[in-house]
Amino acid sequence: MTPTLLFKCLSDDTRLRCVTLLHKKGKLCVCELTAALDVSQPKISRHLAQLRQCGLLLDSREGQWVFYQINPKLPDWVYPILTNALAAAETTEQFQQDLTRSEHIECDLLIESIV
Amino acid sequence: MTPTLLFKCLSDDTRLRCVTLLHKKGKLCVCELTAALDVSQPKISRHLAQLRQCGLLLDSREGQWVFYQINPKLPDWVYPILTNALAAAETTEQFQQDLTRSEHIECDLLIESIV
DNA sequence: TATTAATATATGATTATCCGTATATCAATA
DNA sequence: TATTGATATACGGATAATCATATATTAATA
Repeated sequence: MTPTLLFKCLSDDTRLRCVTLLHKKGKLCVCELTAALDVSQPKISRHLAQLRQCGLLLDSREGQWVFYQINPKLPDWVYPILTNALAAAETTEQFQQDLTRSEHIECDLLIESIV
Repeated sequence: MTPTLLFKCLSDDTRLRCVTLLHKKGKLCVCELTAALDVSQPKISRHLAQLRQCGLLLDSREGQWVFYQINPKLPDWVYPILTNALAAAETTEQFQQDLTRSEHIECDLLIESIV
């Protein structure tokens, strides 16, 4: 991970929205992210793979679902940048919409866990 | 200026090196940046134009020379990101080389100002 | 005014990025 | 084991980024 590479990760709307939402909510599965951002599943999946490959995100399979979270073992210099960057991203209208959508039940996993 | 746009600006090596050096040194003309980064003049010029157009840099002509500096009137949310981002960029070996080269006299302007 | 130094821009080629669509994989379950 | 839901990847096309090269512009000066 280099500064340039980190900024590349954050320089795409879809990726920034994913990272910002994960920063806010901790851990989300792909179908939750798909629903929250209201974009296609392959699109989300491709961007998540990119963020995973560069080490920014961790994935963990739980049965049928794959959860993503921000890698807790990033180099030290990354966190202050990330904190400030995501604080700014959170103020956008786009992110507020994502957050609102993420509050709704959208995938079977969530339905099952409540029923 | 949006978060995504800011990260786009910082996601190219040449641009990040320019901004980092300007952050460190305050104000530099195009020929100083060209010499410090050791890249072609059109390449520097194009990237500086991009950074100026998105508002991150200010330019000011002084006679034959055009000086660039970080825009002191950026939105408030930009500075913390910039500060942390550039602190990280400064630790790279690449930046140390740029800084070293920038200490040497490279363009006529500097030669004149000393003689 | 002709020339030179500094900077900017235009052009065309190359490469990278992003996307939609289709399909593959993997786990759970009927 | 056949099917279904969740996720990942392959493929092709469209768009954007980047670069080297050549040329234009601008200001200073001979």
